[in-house]
Amino acid sequence: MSHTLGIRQVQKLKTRQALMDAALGLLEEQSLSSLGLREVTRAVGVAPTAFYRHFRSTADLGVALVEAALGSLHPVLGDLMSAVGDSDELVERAVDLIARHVDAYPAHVRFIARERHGGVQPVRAAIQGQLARFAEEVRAELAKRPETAGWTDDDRLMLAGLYVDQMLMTASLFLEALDEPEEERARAMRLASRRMRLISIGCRHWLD
Amino acid sequence: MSHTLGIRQVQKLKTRQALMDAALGLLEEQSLSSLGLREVTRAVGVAPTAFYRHFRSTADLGVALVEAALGSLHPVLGDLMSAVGDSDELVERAVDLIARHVDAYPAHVRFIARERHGGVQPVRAAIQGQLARFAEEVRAELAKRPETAGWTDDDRLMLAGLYVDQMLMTASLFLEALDEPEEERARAMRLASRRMRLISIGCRHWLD
DNA sequence: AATCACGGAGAACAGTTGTTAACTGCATGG
DNA sequence: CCATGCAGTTAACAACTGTTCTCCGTGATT
Repeated sequence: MSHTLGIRQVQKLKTRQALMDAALGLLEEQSLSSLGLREVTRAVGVAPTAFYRHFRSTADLGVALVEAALGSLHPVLGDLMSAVGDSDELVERAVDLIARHVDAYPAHVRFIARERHGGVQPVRAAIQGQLARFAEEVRAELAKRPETAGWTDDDRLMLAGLYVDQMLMTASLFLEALDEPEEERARAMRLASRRMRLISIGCRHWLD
Repeated sequence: MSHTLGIRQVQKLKTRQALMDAALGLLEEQSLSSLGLREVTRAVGVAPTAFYRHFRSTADLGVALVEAALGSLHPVLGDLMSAVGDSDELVERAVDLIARHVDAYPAHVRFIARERHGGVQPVRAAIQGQLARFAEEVRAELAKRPETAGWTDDDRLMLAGLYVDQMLMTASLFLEALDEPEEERARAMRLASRRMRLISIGCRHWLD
């Protein structure tokens, strides 16, 4: 089934990845709608026209970046929530996971936070789509847990969306604290934990 | 005290306002970091160099827009929260207020949501500053209410920040539903209400 | 009434942008 | 082994950008 890729396709994928990496780097201090195609190719060290071999436009590049940043995260989220434990432990695990992810892939996180409401419609749509998938998956996991027994599926989706948004806000919070001293980062983690714990408490008393 | 402004200052303020309005319009489909100074002056019908009489750069314009979009909102928020009523009624009032505000000033709301994590550092800082002020004010109002009696001031600030973020998410949600049929808009309002009500429930049981 | 201050216009600058076209070298499939 | 497809190059295009300098008209100041 898996046809070993020829030298040529490997090279193509390599420059494609180089373009995406360079773009991510440039997007740390600007938004996608101001990212020039030449800017990207210059950073890679390749001719401007080579860009068209991989992407139709910078918007197209952006959509690919969304997939790269969020696509591989679905199984991670599934593993997190299927691991048993009371909700307080789950909160701690989630916050820790987010902190680790922000440390490992800051540029990805920044890109998503920035372009979620950014000026490029197709990219916004791609992110919204991925986040909707996340919410759906969280809802499915929520249905297995005792905390939401007797809930409407619609209410579960509401809670799932709230959690997903909260995760993004948390990630963005950690992003701002990246270069700050360890003390500040610890404060951010405690703050995020308390926020999510308050939500989980609200969840415990929802059916009153 | 109030020195009546001369003809000249009035004209200056008028073109300054025209520049800001034009920029806000252009920013509906792009982000500030890609907004050109010439683009703005062209939309107003004024020479490019006139821009410098009012703003040092587009980033400077952005900071002014932040002030225009959020500055006048502080008393509104104060009125909202000082009006007595149980928390459920407060939630309904808040959601309704946000919906009305999004209808009246969609461009302002879009701008804030977009540039909060946008690519222009001074503008991000200005928004963060305003949001911090909002959080502080909400905390002060929270301290007067019975729901947070016995709370740490730090916990009150946590809740206040959560509410402020939730208001922004709600506004952004309504923004997406602006052109959709009335039915969809009603669903968005119910969703936002449930989210905030769940938080307020969590608040009621925080001290356990 | 004469001077000044200043918002705005105009022209020009070097540098940048996206996109097209025709070309080159080489891995690949028959 | 040879012909083809295709990633990447080079050159050129008109259009656009931010910024500087010089100038103009007129409301404001004394």
